[in-house]
Amino acid sequence: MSSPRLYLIDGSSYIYRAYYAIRHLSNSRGMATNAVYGFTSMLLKIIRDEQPDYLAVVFDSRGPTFRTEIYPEYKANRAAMPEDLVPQIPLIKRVVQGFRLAAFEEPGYEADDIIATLARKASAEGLEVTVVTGDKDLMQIVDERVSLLDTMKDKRFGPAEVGERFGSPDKVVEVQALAGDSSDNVPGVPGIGEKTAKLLIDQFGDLESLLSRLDQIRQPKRRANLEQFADQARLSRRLVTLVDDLPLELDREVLTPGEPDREQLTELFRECEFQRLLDEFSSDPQAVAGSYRAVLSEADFEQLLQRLEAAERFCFDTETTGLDPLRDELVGLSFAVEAGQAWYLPLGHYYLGAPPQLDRELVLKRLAPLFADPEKGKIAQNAKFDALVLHHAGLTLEGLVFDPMLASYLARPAAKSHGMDAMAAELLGYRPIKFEEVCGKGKNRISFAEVEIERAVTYAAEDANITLRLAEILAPLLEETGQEKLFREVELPLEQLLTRMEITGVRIDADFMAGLSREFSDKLQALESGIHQLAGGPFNVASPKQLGEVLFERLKLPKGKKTRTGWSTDVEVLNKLAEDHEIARLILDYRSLAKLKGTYTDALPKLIHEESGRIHTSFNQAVTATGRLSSSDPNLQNIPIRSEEGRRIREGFIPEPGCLMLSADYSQVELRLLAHMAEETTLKEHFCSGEDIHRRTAAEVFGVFPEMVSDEMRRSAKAINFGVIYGISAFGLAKQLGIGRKEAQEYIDGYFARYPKIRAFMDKCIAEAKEHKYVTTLLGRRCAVPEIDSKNGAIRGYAERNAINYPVQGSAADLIKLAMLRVQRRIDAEELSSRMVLQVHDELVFEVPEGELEEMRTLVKEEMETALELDLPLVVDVGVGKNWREAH
DNA sequence: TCCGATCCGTAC
DNA sequence: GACGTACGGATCGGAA
Repeated sequence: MSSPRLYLIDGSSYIYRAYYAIRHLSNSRGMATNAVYGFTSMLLKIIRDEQPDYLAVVFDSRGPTFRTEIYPEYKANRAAMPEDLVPQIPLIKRVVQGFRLAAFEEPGYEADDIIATLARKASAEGLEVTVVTGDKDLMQIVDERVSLLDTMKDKRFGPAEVGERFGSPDKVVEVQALAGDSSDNVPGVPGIGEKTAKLLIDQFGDLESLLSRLDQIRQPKRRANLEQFADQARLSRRLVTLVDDLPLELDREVLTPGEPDREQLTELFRECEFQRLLDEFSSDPQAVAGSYRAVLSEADFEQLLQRLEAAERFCFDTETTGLDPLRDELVGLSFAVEAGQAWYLPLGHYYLGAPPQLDRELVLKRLAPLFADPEKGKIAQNAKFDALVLHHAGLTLEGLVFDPMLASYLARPAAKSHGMDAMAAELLGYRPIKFEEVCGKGKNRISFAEVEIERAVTYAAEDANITLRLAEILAPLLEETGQEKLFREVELPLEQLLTRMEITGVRIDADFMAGLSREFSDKLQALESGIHQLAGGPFNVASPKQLGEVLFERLKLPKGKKTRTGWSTDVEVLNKLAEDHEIARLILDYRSLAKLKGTYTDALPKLIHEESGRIHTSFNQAVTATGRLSSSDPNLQNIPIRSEEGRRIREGFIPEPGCLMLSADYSQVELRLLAHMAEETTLKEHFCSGEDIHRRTAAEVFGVFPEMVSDEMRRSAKAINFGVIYGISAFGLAKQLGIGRKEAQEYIDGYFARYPKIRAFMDKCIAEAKEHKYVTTLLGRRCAVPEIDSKNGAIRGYAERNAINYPVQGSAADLIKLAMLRVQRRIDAEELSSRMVLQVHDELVFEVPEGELEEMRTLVKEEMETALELDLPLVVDVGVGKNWREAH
């Protein structure tokens, strides 16, 4: 039988190795976790691969050691521990604790001394010792029973391997005494490296013998050095010699790995958001799960109603036949009042052998007053979806008090997803049943209505339960991050307003769109045949690949920039080619018309709702990095306006008969916010005076009177003004303006000379990002900038530009959200029937009955302009017309 | 047949 | 590589 095996892990050495091996890893709050993760993985690998009988992790102690006492320069060349590693050390110690492993640390000594002591004792007791380290200093303790293991290089060092390098393990210190160790700042003897040292020790046996027989050294220079630095060599020997007689017990019970403390590990891994590790070591998945029951009988339903009526608030979730809440049908509802208990109320399951379900109309009628009661708090994940489903089922949702998705969006801006599954994994360490596991995927996908009720309960009731638990975890996070007010006063009410807007939708003139499509179609055909003719044969113009082949191979036109897979055919390249080549001009026209037709005039009419006759976009409130909304299905925030052809599409956005479209947009909102936030007096004054801001900027940058500013100068100034908001570079500006980089740099320098506070503001933003890994907006919203410390210059540059852009763009998002709420409140208070239909970042669009026009004009302008009080005026331009184009 | 990657282009 | 934020259509190639 082989001897029991003891593994001694050089914790300190592995912490550094883990830190550098895994460069980027942090949790959603921006806390660095790379070393923790790397260390844990390494630890688990050793435990699994080696299955030690005994194990200990050994750490360096903080503060001075006896070595620094005898030689203050010892390790003095070491750089300080990286800033983001420092806070990971206590976490790593918690990992060791959590796995119930022995840990050693000894004031005044290094990990190596402890290892040497333990190894010697263990070896004496007949244990087989493996020292897990990447450090060669430990080679001196190798013997027949003690070896080193470098898991990262997967290399083991026994007496043979050490002998090869140093002669034998007991010669290691002799060699190092002469050669020194640059990484520990051990001096050794000048002019003698490891090779020479080994030769000398081979010859003389040890340091003292060598020093006593220096006359036998032939090389005068070497002899002189050895004479002169003899004491330094002796000192070096003391420094590298490990202490192996510390007063430590070798207690086999302590060294036996225990059962992991799952609770402690769960807490730790949750904090670090290590999903894989959580899955493996979380304390008890059952603790998250709960008892779920189906509501199938009258009695069950009455009981549920009683609980809901008695509760101050409840959590609910809807199940439907699909993801289109205004078209798909309600299949069931789940509820949770307290964590760990949930009900599923099936209403529309439809499969062979389905049990009778409660009468849908009756049930909904009983539930309606609860959902509509603003005093009865409701919690729901992505509540807008459920509110729309309820609306479609004839119910109104009021009294929304919490939405984990929105809370997470604010409190954990760095999180990859604010979806329920991801949050459950990261915040609860729990993996809920996936929708796919219930309904299948691909062609096997069935509707939720076809899912057996028994199975549906486990999925649906779980969702309500998890949502409630997430709310409990996220609510304090909102407080901690100072965003509770933003959540309660802005995001949550906004979600209800967005629900209203989505329900309202916007009217589209389908015939008009069809007419445009026809017109575009004809032009496209003509363009296509022209292009084919010039190309000398047919090909798919819409295929960048084929187009590239035609332009650059068949026609041998000059190539521009590259894409990852070939030569670019984008608008910039084509514009250049268009100077000399008709085909490029045709392609440009083709491209823009194909875009308009495919993306807008063909696509939009298809999305008209059968009943309302309108388009109901989806406003997403938790996707952007800055707090802006986004719009999808369809995206109504990128309807063309810049080109004449494109603008015509807006003529198809029309009001109901008797109404007009009213559009109100903030003028220069981001630049104004920048001036305010940077407290840039000059820029603020320019806005206060009400003059043309780009003209004024041009006057400043080019040093002329405003009336002397040429169109060219104004155009440049405009580009700079925009560039500043985006974190400009000379390269970018040069490209934008088609000028030299040097000239662009001069413009930028001129700009910052005239507006010095802007520069200071940018620096402040980057500093804030570096300190917190996020930046903040006027309302205290946090925007994550996780890669601000990246070692990769390009990535870091990107993060720095974000750090500048986010506060400005995010504050603009804050502002218009406030404005939306204020305007809607006024509309409601004045009992107007005007309806807010669209938000496009700095613009609000309303459908206004003719009789309310004048009131709305002033109301909207007033509320928008006073939504925030800044050091400079906010200006809103209001337009009205019989379609969106005219209103603009 | 579906899905994802790629390229391109629309908005603010 | 190089000026921020989104969404989506068409193509294309690989997987089911």
